[in-house]
Amino acid sequence: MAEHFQLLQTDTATAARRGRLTTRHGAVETPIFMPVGTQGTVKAVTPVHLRELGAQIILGNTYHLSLRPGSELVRELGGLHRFMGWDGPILTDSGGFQVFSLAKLRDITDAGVAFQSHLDGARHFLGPREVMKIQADLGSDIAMVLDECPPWPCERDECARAVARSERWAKVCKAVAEESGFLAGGHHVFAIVQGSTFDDLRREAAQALAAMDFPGYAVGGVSVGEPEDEMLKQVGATAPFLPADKPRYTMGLGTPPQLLKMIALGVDMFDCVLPTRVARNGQVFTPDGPMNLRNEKFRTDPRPIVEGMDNYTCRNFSRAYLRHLSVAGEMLGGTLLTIHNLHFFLDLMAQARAHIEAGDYATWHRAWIARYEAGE
RNA sequence: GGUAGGAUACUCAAGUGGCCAACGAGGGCAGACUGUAAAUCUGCUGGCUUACGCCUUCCCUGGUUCGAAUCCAGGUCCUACCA
Repeated sequence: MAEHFQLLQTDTATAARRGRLTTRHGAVETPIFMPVGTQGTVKAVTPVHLRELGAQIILGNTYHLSLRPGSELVRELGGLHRFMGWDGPILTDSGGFQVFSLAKLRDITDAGVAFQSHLDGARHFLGPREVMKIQADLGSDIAMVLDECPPWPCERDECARAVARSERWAKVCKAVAEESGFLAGGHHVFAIVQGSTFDDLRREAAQALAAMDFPGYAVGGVSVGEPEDEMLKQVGATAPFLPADKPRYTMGLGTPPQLLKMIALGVDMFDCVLPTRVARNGQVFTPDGPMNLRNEKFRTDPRPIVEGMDNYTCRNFSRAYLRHLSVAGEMLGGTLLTIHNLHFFLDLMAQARAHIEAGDYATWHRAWIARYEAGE
């Protein structure tokens, strides 16, 4: 078993796992949800909030931070942890997905991706070496390899090319991380499995990357517009071929029921902008489904978002007040709703961990999803 | 008292003979958001309707016209200036 990842328990009725991932900035209990902090901040909340919420690890982004303020500046100021005042683990995305989502601006070759900045149109280049250098500058605890994320839907030929290119890039990223001492210094590098809807391509990619012995593995190419069934099918077609003794991470997902379903498929780590983004737009999560706090029906509602939920927002504020803040466009609304939503996701993971330990994850997660989907 | 200007939907505000149930903005209501170019975006917002459509509207009354928010007459109210 890998030194940095302990499998504490494996569920018998599902493929769910209870694990512990060790990083340079502390241990992460899995399954875990990672709040997204693209530009060196989890939008609307402070590191103090994140600590109180029990956030164990957050994301940063190579693409955004390299364009602004620049990874060398971050390095000069002590690395991303010091720069943003967060001393817990940070996983950095490589920019592969951003390049995909900025499709009109890119030019992909085997060497890397030439693209124009969305900020000022300036031309930039990101290849596997550049991506690893930037993530080293940032001081990332978990760096992601550069990958090519094909769109959905995608032709098989195009997908196969992206898979092959992603494998070549992964190999270079790994080599750079070894040569530079990045891995030896306790930083991790995770590979990313592509393959879109083609199960055999995903299996082959997973096996090829597994042979390269990365510290962790991600399922990429999901949450790119495909329906939920397709997304779960792809995760299910990938996870079994990833090394059992390494952490598994599905990138960019998902909703609360999706998270529980993917845990059952054997996934350990998740990240998603959903809870933070929708919070700023007035939506909050509850055990009985999501609700839009801006709706008129909450205008005089004196209750907290979720009765008895132990976070700053639910302990102190009524739905009526939170609705007022959100409708009025007050910044505090985004902050308080973000606190609640992140707590909701992090607490859900804590419950999942407890139920995997208790051995009743299968029945518990089905009941949880049934209630959530039934609504109020 | 005189002169000039003005009264349009919840608010502000376009429209000066038919393409007007009436531009636009705000407000209101609802929806979307999944490795964050998002404190963003979309739809609806006179009534009945899924909609075609029908009905009632642009201060009031009357008139001109095939046709009026738009033209004419009178009235009511508001604003500015002069007495």
